[in-house]
Amino acid sequence: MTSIDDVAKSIGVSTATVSRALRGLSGVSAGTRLRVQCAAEELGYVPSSSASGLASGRTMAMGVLLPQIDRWYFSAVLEGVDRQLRAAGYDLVVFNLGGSGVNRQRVFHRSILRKRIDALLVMCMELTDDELQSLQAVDSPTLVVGGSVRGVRHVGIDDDAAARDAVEHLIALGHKDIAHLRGGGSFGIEFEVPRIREESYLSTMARHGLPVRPEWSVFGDFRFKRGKEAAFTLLRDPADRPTAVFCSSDEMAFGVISAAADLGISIPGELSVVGIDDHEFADPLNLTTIRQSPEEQGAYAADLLLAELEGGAPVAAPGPRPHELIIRTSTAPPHSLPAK
Amino acid sequence: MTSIDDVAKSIGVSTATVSRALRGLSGVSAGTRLRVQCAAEELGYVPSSSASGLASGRTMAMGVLLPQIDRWYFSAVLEGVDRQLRAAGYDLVVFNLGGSGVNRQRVFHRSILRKRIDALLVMCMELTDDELQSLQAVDSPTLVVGGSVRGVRHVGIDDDAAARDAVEHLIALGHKDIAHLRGGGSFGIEFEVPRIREESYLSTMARHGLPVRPEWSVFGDFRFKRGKEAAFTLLRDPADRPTAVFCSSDEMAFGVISAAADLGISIPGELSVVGIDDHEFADPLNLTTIRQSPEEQGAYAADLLLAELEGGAPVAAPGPRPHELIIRTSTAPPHSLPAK
DNA sequence: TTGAAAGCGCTAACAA
DNA sequence: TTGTTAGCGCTTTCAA
Repeated sequence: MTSIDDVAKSIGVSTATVSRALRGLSGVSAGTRLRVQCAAEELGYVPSSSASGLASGRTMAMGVLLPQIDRWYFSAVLEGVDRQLRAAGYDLVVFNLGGSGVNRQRVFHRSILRKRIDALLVMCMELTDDELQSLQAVDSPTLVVGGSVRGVRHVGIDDDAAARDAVEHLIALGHKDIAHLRGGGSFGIEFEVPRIREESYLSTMARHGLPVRPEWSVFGDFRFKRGKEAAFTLLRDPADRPTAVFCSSDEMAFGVISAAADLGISIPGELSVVGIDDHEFADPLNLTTIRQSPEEQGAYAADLLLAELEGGAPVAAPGPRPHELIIRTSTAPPHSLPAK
Repeated sequence: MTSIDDVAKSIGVSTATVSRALRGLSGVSAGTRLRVQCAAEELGYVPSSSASGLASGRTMAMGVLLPQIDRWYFSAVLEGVDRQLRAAGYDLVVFNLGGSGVNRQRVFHRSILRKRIDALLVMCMELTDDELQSLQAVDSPTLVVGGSVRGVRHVGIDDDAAARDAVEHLIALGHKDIAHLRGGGSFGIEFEVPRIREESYLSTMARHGLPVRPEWSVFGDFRFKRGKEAAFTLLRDPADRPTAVFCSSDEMAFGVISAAADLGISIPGELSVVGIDDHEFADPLNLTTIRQSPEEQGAYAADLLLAELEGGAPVAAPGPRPHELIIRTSTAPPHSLPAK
């Protein structure tokens, strides 16, 4: 592996000059810089991140801590984070807690604090007190994405408003019998978010004087399969079922749509469905939903962190990221005629 | 930040001893090791990865190069890779090419070769000759996951056999009019895979003496939306449409199912659908499919690389990973009565 | 079983 | 504008 010395010697300058030239620092003559760049290119020189990390104290990498990678929200946030990191010349290190267990400990104690990264982004999830303390102890800038975690600033949508907008859309259409398919924590993911959305559903219903039946507030886990199962329960009695379902995630809404299809219930004629997310499948499935952009949230959070690394002042309380009601054809006034 | 020196001084041993004790090397007395471990714990010492990386030449990190993070296959592979890395004490660095453009170059030249990682896993995708050369130039162990890339060994299923199994399942049921919804390269993802599956479809049909109509071999991009659009075209004429569709991905198969629902075509009564993947949604949607496990593939590939890093001999040509026909209720003999 | 000491390849003062 | 020279915090011979 060619080192900075090789480059320096090959054109008879010092390693300091090579370093300066290659990093674009001022104080290097144009001519020298060019010669250095050519020599580096020629020799195939690439700086060692370990060496520069050790010497400068900056690794040029950002970490993302998450409970799982292959879920719509998390992987989309990663995409947004990564886009900004790439543009800023940073690398992305992913710390996946992957459920619970011993490894979870190890990740915290071995990986995160190991000076492999300059800043850390934490995906919204349930954390133990120990873990929270470890996070606070990290001296690098830290930020939570996607929902609040006790005492740490976070970037995300206003979940209360988002749920309210969804429910009020149904109410405005004339629905009164509105069920809620709520999210919930399989192994502790996003424990705050489902709660906030549930409360928002309840208070919005109350504000409009609409009754809420306990059996119409159903647990799901944000995902398709459980959403579909829950929908079967919710919709099984033709004589006594809601005219609309508010789902705390699009994936669960897809489950409702699929269950309705199996049961021969027409949407939106006999049932309106609204979700939250604007998942990739929402458009082709004509799902009315509250759009949020995890990518944008990730990008925004990464920018915040990046700015701090460049010496900017930390933003103590980032404002909520935008959400938007996207009306498609899965919602209509109750008992409306089939679209055909 | 407490350093190894602090630990060493605190109990009056040398830094070498601390290093040895903490890494579990032999040649340290049990008593000393215990004292070191306690002292380290006490002081909250965590080794710096930059420093140990520089000194030892090993970063204890593995890189994954991919064209996109938030796609079913890629994020699932990441999950599998990460699981093994976690167990082995390695960190995961994600290099996302994110489409094309200048950044793509930068990722290759700045990040990958930068000694940030000990080994590299490349997700199956289209690469330029330059990029391929850069890869070959990396002296760390490298492996492709998911489909062959010119001249680099890879881990993945036998795509030819997988497609054949799917088509023969339909043929065994008595179908003769079988369409193929093929994948294809939006920005060059998996360029070999869709081709192999298409060829397998064609040759299997030919082997059974079944005709293939050009208009029944339709392009998709592996995804739901395009799959649904393509299905509308394929199925629009009730008098002249296939009795079965083989889809090169489950997501496209979901599109077919959704299109069929919109068109009032019953599955499997009037149309059989088979996919490839066994996506999370396949079970609740009752999709017959060829199961593959990207997680397992990722884990297997990571293990291979890890073994090489431990000094094992490189496996020149890993065998194909398993796939399996999962029969659900989206396939049945042609013109069978509705399941009800 | 332990310690001393020489780097690993780079950055950043400080000098020139 | 450029060079000299200490380190950064570890690992790893080599000696004891």
